[in-house]
Amino acid sequence: MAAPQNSHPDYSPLIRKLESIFALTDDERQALLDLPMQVAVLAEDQDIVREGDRPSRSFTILSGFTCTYKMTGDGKRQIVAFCIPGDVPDVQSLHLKVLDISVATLTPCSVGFITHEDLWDLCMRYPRIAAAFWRETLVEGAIFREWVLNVGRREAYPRMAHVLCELLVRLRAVGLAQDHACNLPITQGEFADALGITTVHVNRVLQQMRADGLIELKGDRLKVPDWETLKQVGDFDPIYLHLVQERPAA
Amino acid sequence: MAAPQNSHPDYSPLIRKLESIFALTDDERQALLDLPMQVAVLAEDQDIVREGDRPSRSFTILSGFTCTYKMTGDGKRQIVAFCIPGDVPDVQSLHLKVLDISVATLTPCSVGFITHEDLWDLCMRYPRIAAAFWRETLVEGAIFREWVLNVGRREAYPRMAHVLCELLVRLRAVGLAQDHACNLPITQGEFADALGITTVHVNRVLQQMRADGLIELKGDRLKVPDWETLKQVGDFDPIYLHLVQERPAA
DNA sequence: CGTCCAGTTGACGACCTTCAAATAGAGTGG
DNA sequence: CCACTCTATTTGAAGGTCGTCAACTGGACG
Repeated sequence: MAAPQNSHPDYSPLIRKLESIFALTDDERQALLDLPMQVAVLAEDQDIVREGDRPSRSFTILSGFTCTYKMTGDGKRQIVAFCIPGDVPDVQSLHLKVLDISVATLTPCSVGFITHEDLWDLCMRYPRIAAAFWRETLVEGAIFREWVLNVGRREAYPRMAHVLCELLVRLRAVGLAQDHACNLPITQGEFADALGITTVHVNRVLQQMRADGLIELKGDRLKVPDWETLKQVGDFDPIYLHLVQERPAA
Repeated sequence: MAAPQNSHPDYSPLIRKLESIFALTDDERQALLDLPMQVAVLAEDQDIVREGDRPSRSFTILSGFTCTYKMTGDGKRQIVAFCIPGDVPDVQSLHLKVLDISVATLTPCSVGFITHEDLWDLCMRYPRIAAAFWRETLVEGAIFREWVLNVGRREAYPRMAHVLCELLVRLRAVGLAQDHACNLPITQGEFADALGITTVHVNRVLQQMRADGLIELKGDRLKVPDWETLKQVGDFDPIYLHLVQERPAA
């Protein structure tokens, strides 16, 4: 399914993310642009890496949505993170040899693979970039913690509201949301796996949220008419996302 | 409540953990021993740091048990991790200025504070130690992921079994468990907050597990008469703990 | 115009919560 | 050594959130 390409890889999502953390020097930016990256275009619902793999490279999402998930022994799936352009869902494999998660595309995606060797070399030569990657994995950890809280201690309705808030804020941070609307190519079954509930219940919750005027969700399009209320219902405080200088919504 | 001390701080839990990752050089070990550390002895049920804090130092647990937790807006608590000697529950604060979690003692504890300045300096001078800390935060992230799966997709009974398995394996890795028994100073209310269920239900589950001969749990003492079955019931595979060269159980 | 998949709906049941109260165990003071 | 207190644990009954099962609808696509 992969269609490897090497012409003009577009580093902008990753570079944009790093620049939101600290101002890159010209040297650092050039080093990132010089980073050998193999671009692949993937269809939706494809595994990019699988639990148990021992990858020799990591990848960054250039466009499209992916999710990180795990399976129980009896075949139930839990999505533990939604990944969006600029993310590097398996940086961990740089230090941890065996993957404890799988990553799958939710939409057609273009991803850029970078060998651990090149990535390691980059980190050694540019400690500030290494620190930024480290920081990113820490933010990822903070999001996992919030998800444990969300799944463990919030009921389905606020739990869904919380995840919607998180997605909207994260998408806004990478320029993929306008005001309080965004494309959200996530099926109800995928929400179910992320929230730890069933598709049927996701459906009921979403309908209730529509009836309550909290969201307008049709096809891939999400609009949030009343952001403040959604935040409140979802008990959402974006601090855990550790966004540096988020642009205030219009 | 804190009784600061500076005589003979015992770095062994932290050093032992780092040595389980890679062999320290004499230089590296000495640098760790030279690290200024302020030791504090804390009573049980004390917050060490709190969500929203902007700490100027991190701490490592020298002895005792702590937990990392978060609260919902309506006051429900979720424990997102149990921390044991050798852990550094808030290394993240080295990169993320505002804490998104609180850390509390579960037992009387002795903890060692290290300023971010000293820690940062150590990381800059000894990149392998920096990498080891980074690695540790990645393992922490892997554990959070497993907890999302555990809370999201396993019922109370296997969920409890899974957490017990994790605790026993982690304690064994730092020498705090013999065979299949260990001290486990965790109340049922604390288990409830970790599993995302109620104290009442924890109690029922534990009794069922005792009746099924899976565990012997009395006071602070846990014995596991049938490790294989407990592992199987808890759907537990220790890969996500990324232990390097775990000592096989006797 | 048939197929396929996401979304939707209803009835029923299970897991777990809530509320309330009883019991046990550890530590304290008389 | 025996109350007394405080907390952790235990137990029972009733109810709610959510799961299961099964069927149906609707839009996209060829």
